[in-house]
Amino acid sequence: MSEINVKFGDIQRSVPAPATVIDALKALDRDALKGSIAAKVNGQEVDLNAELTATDEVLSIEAITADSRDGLEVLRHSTAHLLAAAVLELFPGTKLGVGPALMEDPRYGFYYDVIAPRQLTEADLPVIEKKMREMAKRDLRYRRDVVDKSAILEMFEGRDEPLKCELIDEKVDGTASVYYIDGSPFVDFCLGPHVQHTGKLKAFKLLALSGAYWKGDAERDQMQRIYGTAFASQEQLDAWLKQREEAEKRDHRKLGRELDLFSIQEEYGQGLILWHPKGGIVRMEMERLLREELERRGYSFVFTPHIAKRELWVTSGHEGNYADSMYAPTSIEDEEYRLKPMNCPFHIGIYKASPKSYRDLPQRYSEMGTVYRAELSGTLHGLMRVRGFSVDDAHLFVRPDQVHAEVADCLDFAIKVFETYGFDKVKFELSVRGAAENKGYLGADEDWAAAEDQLASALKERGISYERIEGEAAFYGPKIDIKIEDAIGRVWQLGTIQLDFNLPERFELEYTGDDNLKHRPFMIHRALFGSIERFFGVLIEHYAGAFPLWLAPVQVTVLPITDRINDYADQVAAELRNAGFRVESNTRSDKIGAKIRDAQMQKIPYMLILGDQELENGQVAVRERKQGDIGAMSLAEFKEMISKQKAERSL
RNA sequence: GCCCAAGUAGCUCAGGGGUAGAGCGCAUCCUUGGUAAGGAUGAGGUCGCGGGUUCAAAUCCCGCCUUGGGCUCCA
Repeated sequence: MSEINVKFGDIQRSVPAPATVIDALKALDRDALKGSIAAKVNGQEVDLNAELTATDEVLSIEAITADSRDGLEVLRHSTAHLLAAAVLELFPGTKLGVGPALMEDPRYGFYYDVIAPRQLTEADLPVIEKKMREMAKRDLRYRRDVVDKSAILEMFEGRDEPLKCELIDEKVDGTASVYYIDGSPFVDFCLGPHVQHTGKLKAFKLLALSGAYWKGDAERDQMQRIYGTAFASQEQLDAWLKQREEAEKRDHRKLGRELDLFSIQEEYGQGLILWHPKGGIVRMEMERLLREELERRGYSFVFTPHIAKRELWVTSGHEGNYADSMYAPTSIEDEEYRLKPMNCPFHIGIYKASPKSYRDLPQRYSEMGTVYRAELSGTLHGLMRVRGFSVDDAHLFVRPDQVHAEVADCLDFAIKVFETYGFDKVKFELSVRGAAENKGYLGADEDWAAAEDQLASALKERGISYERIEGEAAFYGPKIDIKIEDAIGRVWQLGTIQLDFNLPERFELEYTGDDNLKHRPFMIHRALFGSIERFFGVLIEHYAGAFPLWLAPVQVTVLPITDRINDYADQVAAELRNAGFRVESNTRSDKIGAKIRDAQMQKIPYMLILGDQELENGQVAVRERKQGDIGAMSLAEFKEMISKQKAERSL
């Protein structure tokens, strides 16, 4: 066949064989090549210089442009290869792992895992980046080849790349696609596509160096991971860097110090939070909101100790499955005790304290339960990952026919709370048992199926979009997880709603049914904030420290212009305090500009500026932290305005 | 826990083999000024901890601790 039929949108042409994608695109549309870095042929991504194979059918060709998502992925993936090539040039003998583009992670655009002949340090990054730029300028070609499995294995064995060989052995069946960057020592086992040559890569930057385990397995070799990002243009890269800088200003650790909310001090221990008075106020308000909802929804309040006998943790299974995360036992009069990592066994104790009838269910026990977990030091992170924290925990003991309604109410509860805080990017995940391996999962298949069904239908009824995740369920039952992003896009788990078939079994929980027989209740573990520390961290970043009035540690600050006004200022402050507001008055001998600046930096919602005029008219001049001066009004009017905001918890 | 980096005043940071610096904050005094920084003076530091090298270490070397970015793990 000497002709190949191709189409591009509505246009259809024939090009003489042999032809590459470029030839076809040129023939089809003179502009199509502009901005393209790769293409799709019948939906399959290929390089621009890929040969077209002539068939009877018409090949549908689409251009992948640098500014599309697919294009960006090609760009980033190609840049990862350029990175590896530069490392190989600078450090001959470097072994390569994998180097994908990252499209979902807002922090980075790509990485490459390497084992260099010596440990790389951050000081090497600028050197490697410089080499990449040099190589980019030389327009080195990305060249694809297809070879037999034996040939590719031989090639990588020859290069002494055992990890690559392992990967190839697992993934290749028959033939494999390899990529070269001509004029560099780089070869990789890769499907592509890539840009035509390194000159297409213009806007990239290396960002970080870290350790990473081969295949994510802590037992395997530790490699060094070099992170970077790439964009279609320098402007986009600059904008991204600027935005990242802005996001870093919202870091809860930085704001926590500046706003005097909390601290973590070396002398007290890693991952242990000291809540300062201003953080304490926010926490009280968070708990107040919760308590109101808990009461409304028929929960009861319980309180339980921080330690329990070791045998209890054997019964609960924590000694078997969770001991690594628990603090070591401590002995009292020959009896061993352990600090609690979870609250569940205690709530079970309360349930078991007296026999239950089906009429008593559901029982809903809630508690701000403080737990301690011996997390690895490298995982600790401000308020987000700590070793001692309080969970807004609740355990619901329910009959099988009540599961659905209770889960639904938990979801409503969660939605209500998240709406109040103004979170819009909440993610729900339904974690279910993996289809493939049944290992470790407790309970009968029909229980799992029914439970998943209950969770899924509750989500659907609420119109909540969620992601179903296989194999992420707890070993004792499926769950719904609630997740949210921090300022720089890291995702943190907050709430969780989990069904549990296991603990009721282990603790032999029962209730008497209407048939006068013993039945086993289901247990629902649920937390909405997850950890109040983590939730606080997320809140700080969400508001960038500017808490809405109802949460703000200081709601109003009174700023007299001269010392003459100090008495009036104290009087105004006292009146607001009596009305239940958190007020400060700044009677220092600073100029009004300095007092305002201070208040702005403390992100106090309202400033009352008082001078001779206000004293004379019995008014207050109101400045709102975002709008600025909103004019003078009577104190009564101001009080009414903020009372309304407080009552409505407005944002 | 593992890889890389960093720890100097309350905070942000400069300096660097020969007895410690700035700005902000804090204290006192002067100033009483209408919507994001008025002025002066002063108090604050075993330069993370321990060891080594050296006549001399905050500075160089080693170990540890803590923090930061990741990996694994997880609320």
